[in-house]
Amino acid sequence: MTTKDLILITALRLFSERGYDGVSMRELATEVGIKAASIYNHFSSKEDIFNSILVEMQNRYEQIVNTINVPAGTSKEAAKQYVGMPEEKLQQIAGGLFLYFAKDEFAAPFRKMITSEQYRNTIAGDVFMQMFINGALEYQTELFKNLIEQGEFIDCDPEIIALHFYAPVFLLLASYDETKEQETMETLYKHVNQFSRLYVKRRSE
Amino acid sequence: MTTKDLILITALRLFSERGYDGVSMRELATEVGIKAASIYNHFSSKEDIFNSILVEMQNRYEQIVNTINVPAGTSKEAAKQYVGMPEEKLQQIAGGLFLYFAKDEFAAPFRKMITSEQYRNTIAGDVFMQMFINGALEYQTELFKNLIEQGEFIDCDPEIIALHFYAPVFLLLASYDETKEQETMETLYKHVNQFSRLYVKRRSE
DNA sequence: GATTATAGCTAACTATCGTTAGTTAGTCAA
DNA sequence: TTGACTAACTAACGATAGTTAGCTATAATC
Repeated sequence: MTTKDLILITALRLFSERGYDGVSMRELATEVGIKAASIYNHFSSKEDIFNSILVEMQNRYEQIVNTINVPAGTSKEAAKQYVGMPEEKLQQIAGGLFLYFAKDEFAAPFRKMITSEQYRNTIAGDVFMQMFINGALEYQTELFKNLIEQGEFIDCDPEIIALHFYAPVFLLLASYDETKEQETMETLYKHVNQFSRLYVKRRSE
Repeated sequence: MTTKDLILITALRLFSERGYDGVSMRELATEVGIKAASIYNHFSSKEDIFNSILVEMQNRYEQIVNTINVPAGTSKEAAKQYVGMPEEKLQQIAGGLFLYFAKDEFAAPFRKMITSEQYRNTIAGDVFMQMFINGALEYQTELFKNLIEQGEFIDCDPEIIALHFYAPVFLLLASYDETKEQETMETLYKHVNQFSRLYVKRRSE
């Protein structure tokens, strides 16, 4: 790993633990194993480090979204692939998204950092909203809309369905603690199970 | 309002906007209309201000919980009072809780501040969890448990019901923006409406 | 009227902040 | 071998942090 990458990921970890203002260039440098002034060989300023973290996360996020929601093509075509197996697929979406933001070495501290900085920094606020609220809700609204049209889901406001599916994931993420991983995952799966029992049309058997 | 109270509420507002570390005693003093050194006539340190905010919120929170969830007595007795009018009452709980933490002059900035500081400050983290996650979930779990026993709600895991009821409120709070109040309130009520459609047993009419 | 307490002030302390200048050792290409 | 580049370093800059000491004016108390 290059020194630049090491600075970036160390800064992310420290920012997530103590906040942007709570981490000095000297602390960061010490943690990396160099002197504060040397950081400026890699980044032009402290803010530059922060912005680079944002850019790095944006790139990784695009990758993971494509990885988790494998079904390619338009959302209509994507929805077809869920027909007949909504619960497993929903489990996969919820679990994948959750584990990524709860445990990934980059995404987990990023979520904490951006949560902490959302009110202090306009860009952080926008990223928080887009990544953890609107982005997730919009995608899932579209998904459920198609599942309703295809008769897989009972007919009601897809925005509310998306809210009912995603909000518990969001809350469990916000309250996630490594020491209670198993318990949290069980709750998550119970939620998805209950969710599909409520919203997925019973199959004629 | 005494100077001490003014310092407290001004500090809360500034902390919620720029974070604890992002607000200097001089800025706070200027905003209050005095000099930084004068603050020490009222508080022993910056941290003392922070802790005083926590104590003040704890007091106000107890009051509001009692105000919103009016039914007194044990939770079993409380649940009886919901019989036959679950949707209106749920609407009241969700709406009351939501509006309080979204718009109250103390609770709204407090929620932002504590959200920002939760990972940096152990006490703030505990307060966040207790006030916005566990406290709400535990109370509602108990409530729904009783509503199930009394045959008002369909029979399933009360913890999951509580999660399904509260998580959307939590998410809407986290994404609350004054400029979209009406839209958010509509979504909130749609959620409650849909929630009771799914969980409240149909009354024989 | 004298005394005490309250609550503001100025000035200054030490510590630390982000950042810059200038230096040095190592690497690699011409 | 030289020269350019990289990435570390030491030292220091001005600004600002939280806080303290000591002063003053007003209000309350004896």
